[in-house]
Amino acid sequence: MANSSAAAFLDEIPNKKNKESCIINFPFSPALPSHSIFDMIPSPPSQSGDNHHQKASSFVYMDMLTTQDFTTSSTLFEWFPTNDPDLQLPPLPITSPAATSEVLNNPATPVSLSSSISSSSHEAGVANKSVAENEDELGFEGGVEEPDEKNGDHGIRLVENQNDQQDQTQKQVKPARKRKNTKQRPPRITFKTRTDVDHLDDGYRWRKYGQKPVKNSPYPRSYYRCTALGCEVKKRIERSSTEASVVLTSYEGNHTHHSPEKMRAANFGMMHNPSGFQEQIHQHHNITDGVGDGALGNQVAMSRSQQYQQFLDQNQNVRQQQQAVPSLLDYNNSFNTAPPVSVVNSADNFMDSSASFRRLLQNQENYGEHNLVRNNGGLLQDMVVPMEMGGARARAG
DNA sequence: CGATTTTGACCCGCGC
DNA sequence: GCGCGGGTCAAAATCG
Repeated sequence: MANSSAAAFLDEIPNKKNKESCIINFPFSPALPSHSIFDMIPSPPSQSGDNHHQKASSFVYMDMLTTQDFTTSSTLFEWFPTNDPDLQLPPLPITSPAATSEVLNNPATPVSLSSSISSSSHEAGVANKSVAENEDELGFEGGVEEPDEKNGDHGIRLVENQNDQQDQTQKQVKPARKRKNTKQRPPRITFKTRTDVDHLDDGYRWRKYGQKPVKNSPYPRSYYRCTALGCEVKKRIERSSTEASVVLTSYEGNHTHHSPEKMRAANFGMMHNPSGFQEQIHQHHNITDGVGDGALGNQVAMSRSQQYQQFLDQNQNVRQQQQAVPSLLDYNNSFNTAPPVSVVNSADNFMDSSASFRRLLQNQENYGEHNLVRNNGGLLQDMVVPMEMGGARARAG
């Protein structure tokens, strides 16, 4: 079953909607307490006339499988990359449907977990299958932004509907609903986590605003919105139908504020005391460090505080040369991705740090070769980032 | 009592 | 045009 699952997955992506995607290993290290996963979420594509050609939207799928230890405590804070500054950026995948399948199949594309994808570890097979299965449900059409807002539809179309269904009793009572322009969706990033906890703590506060049954799944999908004033980030959570322990968390948009968690940490002065921060994290969440798996090598062997410090240094560096250095945006563009405009959540913005991100990508490459699906102790060490790019919804209604 | 969750209804895009 | 499914709204219920 595992094999067939993996195969199915491979077939799914390229065939399903002919979308372009690629998988990049994305090792996250717990060493970066100052970042929520949002720091990695590309900003919504520019609303300006530019997106003509970017029909679509970038979509990044991140796969994070944690170990069982993670089941009792969940905070996405703990999943951040170990950086290896010595590594080089891997060659960019080519954006074509053909390339897509190739990437997926290509063992050279380092996927730990998803080396799976090609080599068929049982676990990964299952995981990837769930990915494939959820591809539609998760809205893998990605950003979905349709650049040309045809009729200037700004969400005030509801009135006409009142005529259509007046039969229904209560309905008339309700005032016309305000509807957003659904055509403009920010890119969505999905994390896959193995945990018993549905709603992972990512440092932000969320309010649930909806729940829907998922087709072919006993588990419902929940919709959350960031509670911060003016922040329109949304989050979607669902459990894999094939593997109950796998939770798919999708994020959409960028926070217009800092994570409360972050601020809290800052208040405690932990931002300047990374080791202290880590201690707290570990106390709080009882996370198994998971270090000690020889395969992980130096990166994991490096202490958290070292990693953190390293990251700070890198980031500082990067900011200074930011304009001169091709950023992730460029990287994304090479995938035909809608370029993020700005990353709001960028006090210590990870996305701003092109160098860091590159290393991160590189690390993933490295890890993949060692098949570091996860370490024995408990902490996720890798992450698959199939980037779904290019024409998401290339249809014209 | 305010904040959050629940839940049924509704809107909308898309495929047939 | 119709039906389906995803996403959202908003009143009611629940929680702290």
